[in-house]
Amino acid sequence: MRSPEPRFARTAALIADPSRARMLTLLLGGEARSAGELARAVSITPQTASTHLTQLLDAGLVKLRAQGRHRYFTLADADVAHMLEALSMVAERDDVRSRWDTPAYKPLKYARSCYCHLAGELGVRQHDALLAQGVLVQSAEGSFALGDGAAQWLKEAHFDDETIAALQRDSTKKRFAYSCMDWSERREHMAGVFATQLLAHFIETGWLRKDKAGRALTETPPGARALATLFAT
Amino acid sequence: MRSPEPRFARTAALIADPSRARMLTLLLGGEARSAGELARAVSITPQTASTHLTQLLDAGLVKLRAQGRHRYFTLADADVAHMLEALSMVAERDDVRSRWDTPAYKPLKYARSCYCHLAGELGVRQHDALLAQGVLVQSAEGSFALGDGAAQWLKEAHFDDETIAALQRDSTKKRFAYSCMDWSERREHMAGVFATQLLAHFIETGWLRKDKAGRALTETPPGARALATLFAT
DNA sequence: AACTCGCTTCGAGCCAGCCCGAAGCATTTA
DNA sequence: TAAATGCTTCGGGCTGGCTCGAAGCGAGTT
Repeated sequence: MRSPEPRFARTAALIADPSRARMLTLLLGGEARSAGELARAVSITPQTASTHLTQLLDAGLVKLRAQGRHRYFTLADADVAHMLEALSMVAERDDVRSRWDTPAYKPLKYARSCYCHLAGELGVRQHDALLAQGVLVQSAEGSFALGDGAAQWLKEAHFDDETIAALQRDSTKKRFAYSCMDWSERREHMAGVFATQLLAHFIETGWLRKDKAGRALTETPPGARALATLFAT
Repeated sequence: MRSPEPRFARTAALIADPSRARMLTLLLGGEARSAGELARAVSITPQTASTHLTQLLDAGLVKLRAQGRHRYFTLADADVAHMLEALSMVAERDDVRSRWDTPAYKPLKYARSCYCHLAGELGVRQHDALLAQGVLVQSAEGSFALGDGAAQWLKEAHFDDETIAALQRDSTKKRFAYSCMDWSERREHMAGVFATQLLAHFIETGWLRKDKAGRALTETPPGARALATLFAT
């Protein structure tokens, strides 16, 4: 008769602790952080941070890459990022307008990295442009593959031929590109390995710059020019 | 320097408690439940349930409708439902296959109500069919509006003319229909007021039946026949 | 009015789990 | 080899918050 305890309660408990929540927020930027770095960032001792990180690891919320005597952590995958964004959406919606329009939130609303793809206003514009220009076309099972306009667009985005070819090959794979809800915009933006590659590329070419210690992204002047045409609808 | 405690930590804490989590799971079915009913369902005393429910209410996770000496609770809105599904997605993915193929989960995987629209395998089929048959067409900003095939399809689904006309009018509104990720299928299904109306209609006509005290939906024999053609791709 | 029913508020008990000091292990540097 | 650095494990203190008994309150019932 009595319903069993839902699994997600355990997951929620992991996120509920302020220290762990702050760590996860940092990791939402997409970059790997060492255990000590995380400990310092949230003002707790290394040993406390260590216990937190083992818990997150056991639950599969973060991934670990050991390197020498350092241990680098990242979010496990995009599902975790989406979960955190969904939580934020509910947590901060009381006064969505007032909150998101706060100066401090402005950059986040405009462009941010969600795990490792582009979100925010710019993310929505990217999503719409990719579809409008035929770079991506809906494939049968709800995800997207590269379309006729892809090669041309990627060339304009300064991708080299080799990378373009590689992308074309991967284009049919399962999680290549799919759209998901953007919580600040209440619109869809693009996720998947393709979106991840795009963001990495935009940062590499210096068109977007990562806010240190934050998730916010800013356009550089050349980036603003380049993206204006690339994201045209 | 020290980052502030993320808002979502507080929200996660609300979900982290087993009793509250069980209540929320019950409410995920979409139906209103009284305070006492919820207390009994999760095996706690009414006074404990009361404190939990005030907390959920204050945080805006549930809505309240007082009626006589009863107090009926429902989930606040679809955002809350999506948050819970996103949490479940992460919480249960370790062994998605083995878990979902358990006899107990089978019905849930096939069809369930997510807040108040259709999810699960049947939800995905509905999503695909609505698009394939031109009942819905993607509108500019990532949501969907009724298309050319709509009137015909709705008539076949035994909607009366008045309701069809009303739907046509609402079709342009913001949250009329949009797709969102189904966590058991990892595919998209349809949400929004249109999807909500569809599910309500299917239950009303006796094509789908709600599992009592659960979120699972089962097809009645006439329902199976009707939906087979309606959801054909 | 008196009684029942559904729910809430108050007070106190209790426990899970966060936290840090101390100690230990592995890797890198001197 | 010895010392420093990054991280983990162990042990014990402490507290937030879940829980229930008792009592109270308003709405319906007799």
